[in-house]
Amino acid sequence: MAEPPYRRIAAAIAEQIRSGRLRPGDPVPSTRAVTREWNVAMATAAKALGLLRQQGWVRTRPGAATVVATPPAAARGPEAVLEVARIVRAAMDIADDEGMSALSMRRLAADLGVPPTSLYRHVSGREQLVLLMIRSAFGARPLPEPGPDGWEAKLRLVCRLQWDLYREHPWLAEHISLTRPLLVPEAMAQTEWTLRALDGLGLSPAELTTEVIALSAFVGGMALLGGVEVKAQRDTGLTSDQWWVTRDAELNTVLRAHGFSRLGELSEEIAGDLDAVFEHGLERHLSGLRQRLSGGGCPGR
Amino acid sequence: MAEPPYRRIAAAIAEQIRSGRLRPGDPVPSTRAVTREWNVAMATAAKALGLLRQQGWVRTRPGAATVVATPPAAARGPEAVLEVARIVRAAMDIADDEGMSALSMRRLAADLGVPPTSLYRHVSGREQLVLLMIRSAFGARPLPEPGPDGWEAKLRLVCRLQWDLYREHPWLAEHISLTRPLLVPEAMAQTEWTLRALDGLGLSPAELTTEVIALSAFVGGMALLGGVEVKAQRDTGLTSDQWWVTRDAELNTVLRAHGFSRLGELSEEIAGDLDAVFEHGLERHLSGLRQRLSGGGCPGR
DNA sequence: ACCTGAACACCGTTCAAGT
DNA sequence: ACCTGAACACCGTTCAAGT
Repeated sequence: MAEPPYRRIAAAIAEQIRSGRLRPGDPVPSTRAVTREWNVAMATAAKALGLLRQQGWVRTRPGAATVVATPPAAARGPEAVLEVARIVRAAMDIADDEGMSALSMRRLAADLGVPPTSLYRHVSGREQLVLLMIRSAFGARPLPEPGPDGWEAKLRLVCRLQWDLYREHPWLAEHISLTRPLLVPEAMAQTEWTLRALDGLGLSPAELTTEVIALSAFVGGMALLGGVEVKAQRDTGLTSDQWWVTRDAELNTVLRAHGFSRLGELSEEIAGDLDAVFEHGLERHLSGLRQRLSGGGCPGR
Repeated sequence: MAEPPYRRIAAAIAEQIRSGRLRPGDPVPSTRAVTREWNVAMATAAKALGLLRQQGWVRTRPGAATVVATPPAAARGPEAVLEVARIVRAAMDIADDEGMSALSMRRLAADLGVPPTSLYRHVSGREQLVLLMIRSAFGARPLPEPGPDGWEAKLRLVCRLQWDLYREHPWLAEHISLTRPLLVPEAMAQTEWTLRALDGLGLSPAELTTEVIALSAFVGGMALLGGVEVKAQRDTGLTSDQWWVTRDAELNTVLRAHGFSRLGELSEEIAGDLDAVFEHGLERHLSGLRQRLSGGGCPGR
């Protein structure tokens, strides 16, 4: 946890290379630049760059700036990168189809036709694997630049994209909470995009924070509800129609047993169509924000 | 899944007894009443009541109405009920303190000082145990009758109660999605209460459904976000202060590495105070609903 | 009748022994 | 140097053998 500063700096630069923000041949920050940018001593900066060279991320040429090494060296062999991508893809296939509980390291290895122990050469353990799955899910759908005009269209776009993502990967909503958000830069990138969408509207940092958190809580909560049905249907192994029929019968039993009369009057259609509820809730949030921006001359509070 | 009707009816009545809605000595529905209420044949009704007698829930007295048996018989010995309650309480203690992943049947048995296999005498398996934990959590905080005046006060009350519940049991939000909502009558009771709060406001079933789902998605989503921090702090084993310091350092590293300038400006205070965000989002939902009820004379949409 | 030890079929992960 | 078989310390759950 308490990583020394030089390691943190090296890791940050390595991440820039990995993510493609720094490409082979590009100059990496000089020791002087690092001292300025990270507010550290010269020795720390030198140590950080030394570590990067040692790890093969950068190449030092005498009398010239240190540059990013060519891919093979940087990636420790291209097939290694391919391997981990293959592993993550296979893991996501299992989780998407059969649920996260079906995803064991041994099962995954079997699917890939390798001994279980081989996985640990590419991935540090199950936890990191899940993290990579989450990153891959969020990374698969980059947001457009500059995106549609107006903050409303932008917010609608990013929320719907996340909603899609959650529906595509029913495990995502519950497992995002297993990781610290910091570890998922791909998800942070979406938050950053959202914040940019709200630039220049005169919201204070506190207001911005509140709005963004509340909105993402709504999207995540809807995804949580959506996950229940997917899993229930999968576990019972029934077709959607069969499932709704037996569900109906059970529902009536429970409602009668407890005297829940109001629940019985709920609209099954709407409850089954979470997409519609999602859209409605999204518009509710947007119109709330719109009002706030327009000075909020509405009745109540 | 496809339980025969007589079993469903018996289970429903047994549940009424277990929940206290039918008390010892109370008459249970006659076979005739059952045929009417459940719309089944006489034979089915008789079979259901026969099963209840066989299971010790009810006592038949010659020439008198069938009544609920006295507790010892109904509960299969009072210490049996106590046992399962003790098991569930011990399980919740583990999950609350150390997280759901620390809760294994073997660990739980060890805490209780019994062999692991003994647990299976009181609980059908881990899945049912978790279900009982969820039911117990929701059941522990009954809503007041008739509750405060006005739908807004009522909605505020039930949402805050659930928010409290989720904060008290960090595992609750993620695991509620593991179960089908039908299996948690205690949670349904809260939804029923919420629906009663919105009685007579002229909302259509579809509108009601949408409002209630969207609101509970928000509460659940907030809980999901809240769970991250609890777990992150627990896993690192740091005090809250230490955690925020190292978190800050890591945050800056990630933000710099990816160039997330907007995220850096977010208000840490607000992000750390989810309660405030919760209150704000709740009011946002309530004012949206208020507007809708008043005919919605506001700008936009 | 009630309880539970031993066993089964799984896990995630490590590490020394292989190539 | 790279790979992996065997092993370890766990799981949840079953069931026959005990009392």
